[in-house]
Amino acid sequence: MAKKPHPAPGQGETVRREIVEAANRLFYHRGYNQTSFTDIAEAAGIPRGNFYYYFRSKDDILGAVIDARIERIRAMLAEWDAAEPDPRLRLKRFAQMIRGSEKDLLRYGCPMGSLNIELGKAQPALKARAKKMFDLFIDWLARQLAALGQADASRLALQAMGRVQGVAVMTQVYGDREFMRAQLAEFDAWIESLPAQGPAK
Amino acid sequence: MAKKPHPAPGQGETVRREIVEAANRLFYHRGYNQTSFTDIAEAAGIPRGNFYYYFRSKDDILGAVIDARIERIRAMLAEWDAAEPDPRLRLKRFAQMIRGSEKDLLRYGCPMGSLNIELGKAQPALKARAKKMFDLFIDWLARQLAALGQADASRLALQAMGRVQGVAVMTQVYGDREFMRAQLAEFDAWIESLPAQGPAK
DNA sequence: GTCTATACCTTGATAGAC
DNA sequence: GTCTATCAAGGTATAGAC
Repeated sequence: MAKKPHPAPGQGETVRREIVEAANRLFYHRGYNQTSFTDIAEAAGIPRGNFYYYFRSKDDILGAVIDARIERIRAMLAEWDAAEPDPRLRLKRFAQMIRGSEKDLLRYGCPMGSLNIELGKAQPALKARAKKMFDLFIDWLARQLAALGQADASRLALQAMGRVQGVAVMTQVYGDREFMRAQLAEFDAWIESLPAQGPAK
Repeated sequence: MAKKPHPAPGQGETVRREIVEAANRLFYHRGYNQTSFTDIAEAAGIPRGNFYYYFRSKDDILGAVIDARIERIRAMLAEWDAAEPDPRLRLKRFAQMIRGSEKDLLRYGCPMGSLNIELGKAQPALKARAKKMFDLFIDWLARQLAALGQADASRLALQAMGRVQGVAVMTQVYGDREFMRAQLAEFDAWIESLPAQGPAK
């Protein structure tokens, strides 16, 4: 349920959400440090000074944005888990989700990767919060790989995420959608190549 | 030899180089947009206003930084080519160079990747210049792979660079040097796995 | 050629009227 | 609860004294 914001939940709750939503988009499209309060205010349709009723600082907004992203990721992973019992097919959904973001990836890169890279350079406190988005995926990937009987599932999960991140970087740098598609096809092939031997069951 | 700066080459040339060197470090360590003129002036040991004698704008400094990096990359690749005729061993030097940057990669990520990602979001003109650093490596990688008889050398070069970029991202996000070393070992293994069949010779 | 002083704008943040 | 007016600080860039 996340930490409670200082405005009492009730009236301003929808305004707060709109601010977070606008900030979320802008942080992704321009980067955190390159997004100003003015930008967010315009996008959210509220006056500039009105911010500090909902958030006490810019970092605070980023925190809310990260929390919102985390909630969304959590919900998505839970949905995959609920809808699909086969870990291999779950992994394929992961690849499919990336395909669905093709357009954004070409323009803005990976929202998790680019944010972590930006914050990792000189804002370690914020970067630590942003890392949690990765943790969710890594843990989930490791669970699926473990369910497929992979021994070093955690390391393999890191490796798989690294592969995806590499594709995201090259995709943004070269704007090459064909490359991206080919790489994701190889990723699918890798998933299929994993031996099917669940441990318990 | 790059474009001539407006100060006549001669006296201020070493000052100019010092500015570029300081900016180069700072752009890498903090990011381009997060680096101010004040930062650069302090690092270079010159007064703030003195900049505009050497550069007409901040973008102009970035241009000079990119040019300097390109020159350095070019020299490095030429050195590898001169010192080592075997394309396979050249590729190993590439991997070795990355190992040598371990400490910086953990803290700041890849200097080319992070800069391209930052500029790619909303500064397309600058990003286009930064991309040229990648072009050098991609072309060089493609040449080595072609020399090894690889059919789709260009695509394979992109893939190899993507792999490295993915490792760089995950390395910075998780600060895991063991992961990085293991991934580079796999990269070495991949190089060795390439069949040895030069076309001409 | 080198440096000081400063203009002008935008930033994140606050105070207080409504 | 909502918004206007404004702040101090820091940003890039310029003018002009030495």
